[in-house]
Amino acid sequence: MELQKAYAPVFKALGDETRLKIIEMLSCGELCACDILACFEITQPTLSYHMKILTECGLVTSHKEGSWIRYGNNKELIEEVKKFWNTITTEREDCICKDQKEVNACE
Amino acid sequence: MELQKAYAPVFKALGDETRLKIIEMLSCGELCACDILACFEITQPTLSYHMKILTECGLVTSHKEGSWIRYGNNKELIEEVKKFWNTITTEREDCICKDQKEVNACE
DNA sequence: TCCACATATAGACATTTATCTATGTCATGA
DNA sequence: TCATGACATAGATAAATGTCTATATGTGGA
Repeated sequence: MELQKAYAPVFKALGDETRLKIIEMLSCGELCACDILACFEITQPTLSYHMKILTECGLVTSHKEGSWIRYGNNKELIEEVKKFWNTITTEREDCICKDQKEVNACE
Repeated sequence: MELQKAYAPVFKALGDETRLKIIEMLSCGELCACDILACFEITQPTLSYHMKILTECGLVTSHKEGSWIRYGNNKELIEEVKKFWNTITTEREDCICKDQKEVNACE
């Protein structure tokens, strides 16, 4: 399972100002790369690199539409991130810290 | 303002499995470094490095208590992260994408 | 068929990250 | 006062990151 291991790449993808802005832009609906590019002062390959990171971690989906590629947010994962953040920031009986306190057998 | 710029370092700090686990452990209450260290297979200086990243981005607080340092989660920032995530993943009238669509004057 | 456009890939490069070992600092207790 | 324990800092290093330029790929239209 190891939820932390699964979500670390998602948070890592979000750890960049440009990518946070892209997620915000896509909240209003799908956009193609050229629409997104127009909002930043980066080159097209650099944007392509950022889109790859966002799609590979699952936060953003893409599908071809003619010669354009439409990007959109993955609302399921966005919701899961919310739940995960709630989970790890709330005191729980099965928190990994309990292992350590009792039998020193964490991780 | 530039909220994305302000929050990027917070998400970057969370983009690491070890640090996600530390946040989870601290959800149950304050711990000193040695308690945390016992849960991981890393050296003490490596943990110190991770704690520095977590405290510098504001997610974790620390205060001395004798020769120990007690670390705890910053619940205000944790709540703000939640709100920020909600904000950027919800369609809004003042989304940065609107600028682009109308006057191509975004950031 | 050929050109223009949208996007991806390759390669280079400077910077940052995560980890270690060795050592420093500071508080506590004998 | 001196040793010990808790934590931080310094320095080294391999790997990852973010950016660029140059080039490739694929689609649509004249």
